[in-house]
Amino acid sequence: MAGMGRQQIAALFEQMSHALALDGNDHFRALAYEKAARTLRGWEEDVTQLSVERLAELPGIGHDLAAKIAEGAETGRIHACEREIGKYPGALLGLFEIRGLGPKTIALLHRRHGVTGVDDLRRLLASGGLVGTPGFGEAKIASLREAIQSWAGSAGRMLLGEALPKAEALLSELRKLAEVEQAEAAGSLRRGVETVGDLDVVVTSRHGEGVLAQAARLKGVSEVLALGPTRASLLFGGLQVDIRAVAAAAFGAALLYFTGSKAHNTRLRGLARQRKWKLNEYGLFRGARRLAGASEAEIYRELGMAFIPPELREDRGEIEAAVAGRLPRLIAPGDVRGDFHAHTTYSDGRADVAAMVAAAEARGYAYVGLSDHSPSARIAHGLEPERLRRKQAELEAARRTRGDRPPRILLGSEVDILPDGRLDYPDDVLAELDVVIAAVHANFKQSREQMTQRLLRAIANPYVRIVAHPTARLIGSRPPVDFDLERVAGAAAQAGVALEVNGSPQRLDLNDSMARAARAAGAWLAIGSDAHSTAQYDNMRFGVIQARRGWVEADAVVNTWPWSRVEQWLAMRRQAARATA
DNA sequence: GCCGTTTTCGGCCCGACTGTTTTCAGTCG
Repeated sequence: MAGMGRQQIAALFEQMSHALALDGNDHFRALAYEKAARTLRGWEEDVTQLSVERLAELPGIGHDLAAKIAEGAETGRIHACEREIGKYPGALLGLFEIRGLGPKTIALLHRRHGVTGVDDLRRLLASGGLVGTPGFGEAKIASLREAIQSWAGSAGRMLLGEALPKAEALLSELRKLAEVEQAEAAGSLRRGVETVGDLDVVVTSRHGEGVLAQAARLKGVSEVLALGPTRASLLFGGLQVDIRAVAAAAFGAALLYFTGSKAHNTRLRGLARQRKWKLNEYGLFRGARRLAGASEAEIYRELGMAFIPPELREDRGEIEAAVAGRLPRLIAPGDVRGDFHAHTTYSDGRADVAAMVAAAEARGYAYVGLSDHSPSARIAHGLEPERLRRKQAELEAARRTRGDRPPRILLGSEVDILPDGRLDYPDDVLAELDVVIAAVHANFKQSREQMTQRLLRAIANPYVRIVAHPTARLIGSRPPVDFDLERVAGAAAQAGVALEVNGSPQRLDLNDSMARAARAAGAWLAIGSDAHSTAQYDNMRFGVIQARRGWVEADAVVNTWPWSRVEQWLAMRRQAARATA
């Protein structure tokens, strides 16, 4: 039997945690499994390849769980977990996903009413069998009905690119309320995590309770899940939103606390405790005296470290770096001077050349690469050489009429990397292009070695300047292809080829940790919007956020460079190719 | 089951909200 993957093991640990919680005797053991599952879900490397010793070094994983992970990775099963989980009917543990149901209630439903899953619970509610059960009043039964409905209709996490505009819409409404002083998003959204489960918002006001009540009545709020003097929990645009109202003096502390990550905050609290201080969502305290709290910056300062940008707060070394004054100077949206990866109506873009150029000019870009697909991409209407020449002529004409007005217009192509690593255009066509972006668009299921060779061969082509969305993943629908990132990034570094951080919300590829690893191997990066319309140039923003999460500095990203440097980079190996030819 | 300049044993976040409770249990984040 095949071994289990990291996410599978995490899911089994979560089930195990629920099973132990139902038992009710060993709360902390249940917590330990939950914590280990969280670690597995968030870990960047493929932990299933690690030795038991290395596994036991991961946070929340000791020798016992390390051995269980190894067992699952090797044999595809973890017997102890299966035994514990097997004590309960298959669907019972699924009830934990329903809002408002926890171990105590589920155990009661099981014991008293023989409920074995959601279907039983639905029947029980329908028949009125719950009435009279201690602890189940009318309101509770009604909220349980609603929770089941919303569980059935929820699809889990939302893409950052989808959630961010919703968050900004809500923030702008909140800021319009007369008694709101400040309103900021916190949580995983503020850290730039690729998908968000819910949205955390912190507001300051002298009348928090009133503000929250107003927030609950805002347009777009479809349901009020909870409403108290300091916290409101709402459904807004399909997103669960938790709003906390705090005093201005605690704004920074609350923002820090609710931005997380949990691991980051735990470390910070540990540092505070070493000094006999206390850090919580209300501030940093020495005894009863508040040392800091109004802003995050002053809390970090009091703790003796530089301000840590939210995207880095994952306990991946940022605290040590901040203490040592060695945080990276992260790339910012304003550093970007151009975009090499945009499509036009020549292939599958929705806007024509003129519109895409005008929109790039409006963004203040110094250069833009209009990079349509190559012939293999049939569905995307890839350009055979004949149409490529027509596009070239149109770009020529545009350059003539525009003269020196930026942006510089580059004839690009997103060229398919064929299964054997050859490119979809012959070299004489590639030689005509200003920028060649190579990308895998089919045959995703090759072995790790095959895929690695495929990418290495593409990188070895002297015309290739960028490898786009290297893993080809689509978040939630297509898993990443498997290849040896270290070797590929190493070869890219040698060849001066940039690996892309694709900003399309469902791609974000390379992702944060892979971008960091690619930089560690010395490769340059290119952040591409992969725009298929003028509006989608905005995807650049999501790419920049992922790069920031990957500790990337501006200078490592080719499209932050001034044109003069870009020009040299584009010509670099082309000249070498010509010389040898 | 994890973890350690509070500890190798005895802790493990705890405050807010809801609902049914008349003083608190369960859930959530």
